[in-house]
Amino acid sequence: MAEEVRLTGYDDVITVDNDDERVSEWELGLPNVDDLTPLSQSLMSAEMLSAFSITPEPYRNMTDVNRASQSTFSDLRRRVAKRQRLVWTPQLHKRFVEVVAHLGVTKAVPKTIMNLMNVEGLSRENVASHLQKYRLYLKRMGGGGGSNSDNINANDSGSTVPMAYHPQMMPMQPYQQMVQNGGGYNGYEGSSYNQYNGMMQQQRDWSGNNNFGSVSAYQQHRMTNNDK
DNA sequence: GTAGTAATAT
DNA sequence: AATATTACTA
Repeated sequence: MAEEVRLTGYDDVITVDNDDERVSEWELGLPNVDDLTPLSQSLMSAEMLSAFSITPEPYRNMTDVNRASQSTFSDLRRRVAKRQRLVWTPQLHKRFVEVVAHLGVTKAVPKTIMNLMNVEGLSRENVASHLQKYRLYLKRMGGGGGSNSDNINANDSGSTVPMAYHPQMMPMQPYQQMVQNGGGYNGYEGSSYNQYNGMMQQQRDWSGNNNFGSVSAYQQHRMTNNDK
């Protein structure tokens, strides 16, 4: 009779797709953390377990249970609020690189970068994540003699100068306003109350169809780079 | 509590 | 691989 309690893998249990509300409702009904009792005691004696060749589950202490519970919660949260992944379009990345270059290595930290980029809806986390990646890229390029070229720009049939960012670009005028999101983008920070029935399923996208080639070194690197 | 970074997770 | 989320630290 005892049904197994599954701490993960609700995928086949929940069908959210169209009505998230049911999930929210259901979520409210979930037991409080304090109600969750550590499953630290086996209900069967050792004899019985061995007699039936039952492998006892590993003990769960309070921490385990909490962790599992938390995991479940965040799982649900993710489901209910389908956040969009930010896409770093060449335009966005370009701006990012410019700003980072403009600040020094010392001052190029997420919050500052984010402020200077001044892009609507761009979060500090977004920038931090991208920055982490970017630093890795820089490290590879810089460190250990990248055999090929640390400065590759042999590309584009365009008219693009190798990205010599202009040292005196202090002003850094506002960017935004080109969010391809027809209507208006809603930051997804915080509240989960999105009572929009309209279109906001679209991926966030800054693809202004810009034909700048200046960022290509970065991209080129990712495509060409198979060194160690 | 805030922010930056490294480590993980999706 | 790209981006997000968490964990740790200051």
